[in-house]
Order: sequence, then structure tokens, then C-alpha cells
Amino acid sequence: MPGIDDVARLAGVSTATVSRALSGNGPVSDRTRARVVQAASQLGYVVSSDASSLASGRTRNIGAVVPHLSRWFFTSVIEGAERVLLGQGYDLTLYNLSGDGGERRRVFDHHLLRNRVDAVFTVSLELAEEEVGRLLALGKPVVGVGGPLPGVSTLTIDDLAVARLATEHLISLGHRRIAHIGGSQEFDLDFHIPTSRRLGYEQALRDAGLPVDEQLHRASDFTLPGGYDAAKQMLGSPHERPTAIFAASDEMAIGAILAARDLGLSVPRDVSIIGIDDHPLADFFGLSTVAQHPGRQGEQAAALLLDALQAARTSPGRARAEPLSHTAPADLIVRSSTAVHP
Amino acid sequence: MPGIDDVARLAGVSTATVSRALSGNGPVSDRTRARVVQAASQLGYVVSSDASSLASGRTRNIGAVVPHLSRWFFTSVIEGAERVLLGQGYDLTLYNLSGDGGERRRVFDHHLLRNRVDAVFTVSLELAEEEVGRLLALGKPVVGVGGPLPGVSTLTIDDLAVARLATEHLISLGHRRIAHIGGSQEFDLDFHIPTSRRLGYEQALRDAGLPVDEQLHRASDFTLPGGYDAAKQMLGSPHERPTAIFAASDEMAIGAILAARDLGLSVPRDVSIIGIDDHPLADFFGLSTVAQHPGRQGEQAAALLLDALQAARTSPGRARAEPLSHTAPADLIVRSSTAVHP
DNA sequence: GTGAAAGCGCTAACAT
DNA sequence: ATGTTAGCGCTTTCAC
Repeated sequence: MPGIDDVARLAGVSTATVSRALSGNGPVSDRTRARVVQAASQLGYVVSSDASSLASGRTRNIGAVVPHLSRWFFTSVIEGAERVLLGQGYDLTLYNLSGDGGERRRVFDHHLLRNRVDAVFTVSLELAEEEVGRLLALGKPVVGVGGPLPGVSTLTIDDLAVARLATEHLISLGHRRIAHIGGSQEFDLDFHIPTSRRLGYEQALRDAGLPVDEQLHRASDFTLPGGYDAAKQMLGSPHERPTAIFAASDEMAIGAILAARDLGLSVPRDVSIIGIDDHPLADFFGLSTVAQHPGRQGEQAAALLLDALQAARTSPGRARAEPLSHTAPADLIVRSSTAVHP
Repeated sequence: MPGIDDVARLAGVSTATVSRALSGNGPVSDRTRARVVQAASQLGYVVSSDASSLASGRTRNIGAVVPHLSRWFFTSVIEGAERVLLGQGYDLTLYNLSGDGGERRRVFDHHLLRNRVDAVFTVSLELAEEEVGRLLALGKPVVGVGGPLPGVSTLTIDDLAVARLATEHLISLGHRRIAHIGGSQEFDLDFHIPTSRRLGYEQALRDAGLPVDEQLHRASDFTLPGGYDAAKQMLGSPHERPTAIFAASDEMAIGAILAARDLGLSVPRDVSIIGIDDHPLADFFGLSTVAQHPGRQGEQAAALLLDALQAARTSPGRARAEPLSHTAPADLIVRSSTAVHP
């Protein structure tokens, strides 16, 4: 492994100049830079990140804290973030909190503290106040994606508005008995999201002068089987069957579609179904939905963090920026699972 | 941020002793260790990973190189690996090669070279010879999970045997017209896996004295919609319809189940279907399958790497270990999608 | 625009 | 078992 002084020797300059030429920090003449770059690539020189980090205080690494890896939303956010990070020469270190809970303590007490990352983003995480405190105590840029996080800059769709939109779509099609399959705290690390979506659903009903019927709400777990079970209960009832279902996630909505089929109901003739997400399978099932774009959210989160790091370099004097709430776009996609109420 | 000498001062010992006490490398009396640990926790001291890495040459970080994040298998492997790594104080840095291909070059030419990781595992990756070369040139432990990688230690199920097992299950139920939905090179970064599975299928047929019929093979893309399309073509044929389908992945098998339903065929009465994976949705769909356990594969991969690192510390003289092929266990799980041929 | 040199915060000989 | 000290390979003042 060639070192910086090998490059310096070959290029006939000092190590300081090599560092400046390769990092872009500090003035170097074009001729010199060219020589250095040439020498570096000739030797196959790549800077040692440890040495560079130690000397500069910057790691060029971003931490991503997620509750699971097994859900489409989380992984899409990470993929999006990594797209922009890799492009900027940053690495992404993953802290997955699934598991017994020992993970959780270790990550917050140890891993995040040892200066391995310049900034952190979390995905759909419901953090204890103490954990938020630890995160902020790092003194590093932090962004929370998908769900509000008190005291932290966040990036998320407006869950309430999105739920309203989905519900209003059904109302506008003439539906009056509209059921909701949501989430519940017991199933999820994050309970703000299901709550906001439920509130949006109820608001839409009230604004349309429709009653909010407890019988038409089921709490589930955001999975396909969960949506199936919930829908089957509601659709199986011989009386007062809903004519439309709004599920808080596409996976639950797909479960609902399968439940309807198993009950001999046709979608959308007998029942309209809409979800939230625009999951990859939504198209296959003809599912109407409100798309959120987790990949883009990840990209945007990464961009926010890189900007903050840049700002910190430019004006180190500035106090830490105020936490900001960024709203990610979401759009209604109408497919074949929703239609007018006959 | 307190440093090691703050701890040393408070504990009344030298920095070397602090280092030894906290890392466990080198002898420290129990009394001293207790004092140091107490001082460290009192100050909230956490070692700076950069400084430690630079001085020791060890990063306590493992690199994971994956082709996508959006597939259940990959994320499960990573989750498994991270379970054991976090427990050992290791971080996991993720290199996701999805994207335009620029990623791919950058990762191999730059990110992996800058000494940020002690070891690397790859998941289901079909690497160019040059990329394998680069990986090995790191001089670090490398393990390939899910798919053979020439010159690299690997951990994978025996795809051929697994495919045979699935096919033999169908044969033992009296099926004689057994179709196969596989993968194809054009859809996948990795083409060994679909090929091995197809060969296993054909072997099982031949060994049972059954003909291998080109009409009964469809190449697809390992997704649910892909499996649906492939199955619909084969099952829709009015003549010579297969009585059983072996799909190379559960997602394709689930697509096949849905295709059968849409054609008015009952599973398993009219057609038996089996997959490979034991995907989380397999149970919901009653899908018979051959389970591989990607989480455990990830755990085992991590353990292999940690062992190799340990071995390298113990006997640094030893030449790099020979590449070893480890076979991960896989077991037939019979659910309700397969039954005797009437 | 470039070079000299002082660290960055640890670890690992080596000495005691 | 513990302390002293010389780096690890860079970046960044500070001179020039």
C-alpha cells in the first residue's frame, strides 16, 4: 500500500501539496495538481481513511439507524441515501436496531459515540427521549426520515394529509361506508404514523359529513397477512359491509384485496381498496395508492446532511441550525382497485 | 469529548494501562481494570475509532457488498451478520452496488481500498474476475454468501441439491409433468444460482426416468409478477398442462399460485407448487418450499470473518487461509401447496 | 503556490 | 503489572 509520501516523492512535491491536490482543500496550481494526480493513480494510491479522519476530524462516513431491514420502506430510503453518498465519496454505516434490544443500547452507548460518522439519519424510528438526547449530544447533523422526532430535523410525508387524500378519493367516488386498516402501537416501534393516518381518515370523513364508526376501524401490523385478517373480518360480516377500505400501507391493502377475493367479492366492483406507499407490488395488484417515494426521501436526507456538513465547514462559528421539518411529496396514483360506488 | 489521558489521570494510571484495560489486550490487574472502567464510564469516555484504527491497524468494521437492498434474501443476510457483529463491537459498512454502475467502480476502486474495513463479505454477487482480484488484493478476509465465487471462501446452500430435493418432492407425490420457473442471466447479476437450480431439477427428472421437456421451462426474474406471467403461460395452455411447478424462488412460486387462481385452477388439487427460500409470505400462502436461512447465513459469514481476523492476530505468520466452501443447511417445508397427483 | 513541522488520539514495543 | 515513548498516515497551520 503506497502512502502519501510515496506519491509526494514521485510527483516531486511535499506531502502537504499532495494532500491539498487530492482533497481539493487549499490552493494548488493546475500543473502541480496534474502531476500529483498522475503520480497517485500510477501508484494506485488511496488515502487511508483513518489517518485522514484523525488528522482532519472528518470521517466521510454517514450513520444510518433503522429499526429493521426487512421492510421495503427502510431499505428504499437507505438505497436512495447511498446513491448520493457514494457519489460524494461517502460511506454509509448501518445500525440495525432489530434484535433483542441489546443492540439498541450498544448502538447509542457505544457505536455512535466513537466518532465513526460525520452525521446520522434515522428511519421511522420512535426514539426514547434519552436516545434523542444522545443523538443530539453528538453535536453532529441529524435527520429523521419518516416520522416526527422532537428536536431533530425531519423529512417525512404529511401523514395526515396523505390519509385525508386517500380517504377523500374514496368519498369522491361515492363511498360512504369506508373502513380503515391502520397500525397500532403494540405492533410498531413508531406509533405516530398510524395515529396521524387514522386522524387524517377521520377528518376526511367528518368534513364530508360522514360518521366515524368504530366498527370500521381495525388495528393491524402493516403486513400483508395482517391486512388480510383485518379485511376478512370486516368484509365477512353479512351486514353493514364497508364498500371501501383505506389501508395505512400497501402491504395491508394487498392483503385486503386477497381477502376480498377469498370472500368472492370483486375489487373494485364490490369493494374499493386503497393503500399508502406505492410498493413495488402495488402495480401488479392494480392497487390505487398514495405514493411516497422513499428512495427520494433517502436522497434528500443525505443531501440535507451533506449540506449541513458543508455549512459547518464554511462557518464553524454558527450555532447548530434549528431543527427543520421538511415535507416530502406524495401523490395519488389511481389504478384499478378503486371505482365508483354503484 | 474526554480523551484517553483524561481517563488515565482520573484513574491514576498511564494511558497505556487505560488502553489495555479497556481493550482487553495485555495484562492488567483486576483492581486497576476496575478503577479504569469506573473512570471511563464516569467521564463517558468512548475510544476514538480513528485513532485506535490508525495505531492498531484494526478498524472493528466489516464491509458488506450487496447487489440490491430490495430483496428479502440480501437484507436478511445483512441482519444476521449485524446481529453478531454488533455483539462483538463491530460496525457494518454497506456497499450497495445497485444504481448506474458508477457505484460499482467507485466501490472497488476507492471505497474498499481506503482501509475502512477489516474484512468483507459479499452477497449473491457475480463479480468480474478483476473485481475478485481487487477484493483478494486487499489482503483481508473475504467471504461470499449465496453463490460461488472463484478463489474466495463461500457460504451457500447446495443449490443443485436443493433443487433436486424440491423436484423429488413433487415426483414422490406422483407428478410427472413438472414445470420449472427459473432465472436467466439477463435478469440477474448472478447466473450461477438459476443454472444450478435448473440442473438439479433436470437431474431429478432424469433420475426418475422422466423426460426433460423444454416446454416446461420458463426463465423469469425471481419476482412475484415474473412468476405470475411465466406460470400463466404454462398453466393457460389447454393441452399438456403441467400438474406441478417448481419455482426457483418463493416470490415466483407465489406468483404462480396467484396465476393458478386467476385461471380457475385450485392449488394443490389441480396443480402443486413449490419454491425455494421460505420467504416470510410463504406461510401465508401455504407454500411448500425448501427453506434456506439467510439470517443464519449472515451470522455464519460474520463468524467466519471474525474467526479469520482472530486467527490472523494469533499467528500473523501464517499464509492466507485457503478458500473454503461452506454449505449452509436447507430443509424441505411441506405446506398446503403440494399434494398427490390425483 | 508550496514546504516544514506539529499534531490528531490512540496502541504496542520496550523497559522497568 | 505498569509506565515511557515512538509512531500510525495523514491534515493543517504557519512560514516563505
